[in-house]
Amino acid sequence: MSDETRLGLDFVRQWVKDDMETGRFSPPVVTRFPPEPNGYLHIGHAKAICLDFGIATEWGGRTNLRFDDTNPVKEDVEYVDSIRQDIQWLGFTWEDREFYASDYFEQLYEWAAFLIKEGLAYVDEQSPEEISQNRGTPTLAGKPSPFRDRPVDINLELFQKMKEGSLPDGAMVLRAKIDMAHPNLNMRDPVMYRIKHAHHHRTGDTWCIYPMYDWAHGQSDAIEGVTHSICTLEFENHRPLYNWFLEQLEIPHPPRQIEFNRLNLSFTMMSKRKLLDLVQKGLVKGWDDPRMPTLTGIRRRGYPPSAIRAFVTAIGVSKTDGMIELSALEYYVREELNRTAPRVMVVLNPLKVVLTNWPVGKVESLPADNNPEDGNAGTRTITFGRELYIEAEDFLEDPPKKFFRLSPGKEVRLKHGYIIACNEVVKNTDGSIAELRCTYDPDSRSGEAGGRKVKGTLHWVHAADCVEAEVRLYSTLFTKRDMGDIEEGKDYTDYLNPESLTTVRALGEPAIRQAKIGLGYQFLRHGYFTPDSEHFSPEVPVFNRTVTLKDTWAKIEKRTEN
RNA sequence: UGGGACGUGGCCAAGUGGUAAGGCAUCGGAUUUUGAUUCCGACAUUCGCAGGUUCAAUUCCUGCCGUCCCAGCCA
Repeated sequence: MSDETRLGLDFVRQWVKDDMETGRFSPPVVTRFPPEPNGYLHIGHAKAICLDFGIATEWGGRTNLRFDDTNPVKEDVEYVDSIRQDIQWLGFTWEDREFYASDYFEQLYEWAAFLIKEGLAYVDEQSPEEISQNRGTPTLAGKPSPFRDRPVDINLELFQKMKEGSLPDGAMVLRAKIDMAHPNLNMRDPVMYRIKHAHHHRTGDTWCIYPMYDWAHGQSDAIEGVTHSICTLEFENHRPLYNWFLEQLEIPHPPRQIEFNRLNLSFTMMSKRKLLDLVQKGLVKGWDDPRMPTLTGIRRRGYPPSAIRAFVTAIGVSKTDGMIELSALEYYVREELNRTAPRVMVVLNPLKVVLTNWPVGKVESLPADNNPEDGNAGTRTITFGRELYIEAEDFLEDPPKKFFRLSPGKEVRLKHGYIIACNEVVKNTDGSIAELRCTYDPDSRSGEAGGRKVKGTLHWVHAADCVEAEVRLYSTLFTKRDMGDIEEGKDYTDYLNPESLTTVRALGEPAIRQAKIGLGYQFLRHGYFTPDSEHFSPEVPVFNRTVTLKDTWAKIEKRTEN
């Protein structure tokens, strides 16, 4: 192979390529995405999904969806439904290849019996505590179980008995007979089966013994003809065991496990356990809370799947355990939405403006382009009149230098409308600003040839027809950049951001009533927003802020403060 | 004091013996009826550190340092 073809491939893709070129495997390339149905998928899983499905597609191969349902006490159908939906939303399909580790329980059982007959597995009657105790430590070899060397026929008999159901949970386990002094703890006679009298969401009460991950995973891969079993770094220590089982069973073209770095994102955490905890403690409103890193949360937040895919491609794959800045994700979300999101004007914090030289009762229609980035997006009509609302932050009585928004005696353009000048500030008795009295320049209508230029352009809404909307503004759920590095004595809830959600009553142009769930809209000069999938209606528009626009002015302001 | 893996700019990440791609971020500047977008430009004499081999090392060798993972009948 030439050097050029090597360039740019991440190491996983490179290894797959090498395997196919050296003939370690013959086509097709088969991968699998193996979620445990015990929680919702998050953006870290999106990286794995893009890799698993992406690589197979690149080789004209296929990817199986296989639920790793070997622990009935933690798993539930609620999760399998959400997982299916999330993968599809991300844009991938497994066609009819939806499998379950539990589909293979019978085969696994037979293979286990085979290993017993080969003298490679035994039934252990030690208590869980004893097993743990006798496993040793990283620096101390383990002690062999007193049951380690019992005869094959007794093992077979006991294993049968484990399966039959007369034994209580924990009474005995089946263990692989490898090496109690192995430096890799996973090789110290790992447990293959445990007794659990639990109802399984698929196999019901057929089984009371369930295979452990290590015993089920590689064999399931083998059964499905998987060539490349791609998983995250923490399974590196399991690879010797993965290979050991395959070898003892003499699987002809054993699948190859490849481990890559999982995604860590700043200001968020991916621990399924903690995500569950957030939901159960009511610290967020559910798995689909727009602040959650779950795919369902992100979807409700308005992140387009194409942006997630672009992001995953951009961050790459390696074996370095690092952390990606949130800003990188947000960049790809903005990039997609900038191209596709219709523009609309919404004032989040209204300040009334009266145009004193505009005739009372006169209303003028103005054309407004829907998306300057998209020539096919067309225009809509908005209305303009005597009373308007602008953003309160766009007016300052005593402006700093380079503030090219509105202030007394200054003028700005109202987007798609006219240039106005501020003449008078009307105040309430408490000194706060009640409204602005301004004049408009009749010769400055938007688009008119020879129009004057002013430095600032503001968004606004017409008081006569604007509609009220609830807008939910989100920021990071946590205040700490590295949520994997929590101080002694603290726990992740100590870093919850009290300002992760603020809700405002906003005023928008009438078009926001027609917003479609699942689509993104740019609220001019604010950011990208999407109708809330649960609460939005044309009568009561509710929007979630997906991401803000980049805000250079805010940056400058912040800099001068410090 | 064991084993496995990883250390390239603030964050990712190519490159793996011939003199440091790219993206995000940051900082300038141009354009702009979104302080957005777009566009130009700047941003590692250096690849965890120290030695060694070589005409030449981020790439090879040795030693050291740092980080992550492993002692579930979880996955």
